[in-house]
Amino acid sequence: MSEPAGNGRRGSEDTRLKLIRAAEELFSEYGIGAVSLRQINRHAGQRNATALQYHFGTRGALVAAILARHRADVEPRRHALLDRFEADGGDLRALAFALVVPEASKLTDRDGGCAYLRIIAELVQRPDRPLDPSDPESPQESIHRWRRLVADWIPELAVRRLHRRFSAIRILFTELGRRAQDPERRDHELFVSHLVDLIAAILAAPVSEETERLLKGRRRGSRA
Amino acid sequence: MSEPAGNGRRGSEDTRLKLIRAAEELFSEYGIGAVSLRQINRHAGQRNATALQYHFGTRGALVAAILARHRADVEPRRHALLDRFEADGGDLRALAFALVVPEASKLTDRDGGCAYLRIIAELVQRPDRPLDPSDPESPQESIHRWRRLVADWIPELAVRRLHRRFSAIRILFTELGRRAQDPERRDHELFVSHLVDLIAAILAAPVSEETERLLKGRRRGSRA
DNA sequence: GACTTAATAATACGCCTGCATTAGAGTTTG
DNA sequence: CAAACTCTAATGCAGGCGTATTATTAAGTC
Repeated sequence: MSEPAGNGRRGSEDTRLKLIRAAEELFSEYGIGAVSLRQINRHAGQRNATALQYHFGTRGALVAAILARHRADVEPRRHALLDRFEADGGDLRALAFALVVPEASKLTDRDGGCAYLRIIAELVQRPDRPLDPSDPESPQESIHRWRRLVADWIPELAVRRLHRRFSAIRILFTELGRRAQDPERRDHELFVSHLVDLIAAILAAPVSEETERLLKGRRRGSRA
Repeated sequence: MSEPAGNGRRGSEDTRLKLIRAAEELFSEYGIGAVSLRQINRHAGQRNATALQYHFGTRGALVAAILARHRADVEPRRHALLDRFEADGGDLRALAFALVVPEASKLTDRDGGCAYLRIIAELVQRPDRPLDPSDPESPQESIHRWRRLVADWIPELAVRRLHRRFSAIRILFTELGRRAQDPERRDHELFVSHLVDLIAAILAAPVSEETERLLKGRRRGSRA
């Protein structure tokens, strides 16, 4: 955390981190596509205009670096919670807890945690265009493990036809992104606990008669 | 819908609409802040670079025009559903229905409906920066009427302390924005019906013991 | 038909953009 | 020491940006 940060070259890691932090701030505030690379350089205190290009190359790689940095915190936490779940047994709320809490802890992370959450919230809704950050979710990540585990706790049709787990994940990041946007976040524990309640309620949402009818009878398809 | 579109001056309304449609497409695809005004002009077939400025002035005003255009469709539908709800009586699902269906009908609207939904989804999460579209929600809109009505159907604490109605609205637009992004949208009725189920489940989500404890006892606030 | 106004077009300004190229500090390694 | 390497810096380029200014065209009004 002091000056040369260790690895040998002058301030390489240091500069890299400055760039990442600058990008976090600007991306989260203005949107990923609405910030120029030069802006990021400037905001990082880099007098040079090429530093970003040198260290990351493209905007997409920079986004990927931001995500990787924070996921290094989130992943082990979720894996630990899922380990505990598998060992001790638990209910649906315990699973919702394992989904929510590791990401929600980023709300209290002073080092770009909220920026990360807002960036993720944008990516959840726009995973397509100028990014291809190689992928927002690669295999063997904890969230896939969570998806597999939760499949046993909700109706098969809700998994296969209604994609409810994906809704839960999207909603999680949307709500966290919104919360991260709020400058004053009082009642943190209450917020998190309630978010767990919401996610659990979504996963366990009863299928209404009308939905069930539509699921079964494929014949009718008149209008909206 | 033919050429001069009515009002007198040459092709004013016509050009205005072309610009709006072009902006809808580009905003929804790349993000509101990531599209230049010149791009929009070009995409609208305007050889001139000033048309947009002439008709709208700022980017924010353009966004507001897009929203206004589509809300003209949505608002009466929701008001009608709420009228029916108040006249006939109804349950929580009927209220969720009134929230969801008018917006969801934009999914089948060929004239920019999906673009509108994706733009709204962005605004829901980034109502701040370069926009100030005078406001995403002004009084006496149907969504406020909905908020007032639904307050009687969910626990008072869920309204006052947990802001659950706002979560429901955010989640609605997030899920619709995601759906609007999908080029092939099969099972439209099923999707909408399930979304109504989800929103109803969110509104009716039980408050867990832990959340209740946090709601009551304010004394404890150790850590996340 | 002259006058006013609405709408489109054309062009020019200065600034910023991404990107390529080159040079120059400072370390590491042989 | 000197060569190799890593990183930062500086500058230039062609193009895009938002915006201001002005001209042109067409319709409405008296």
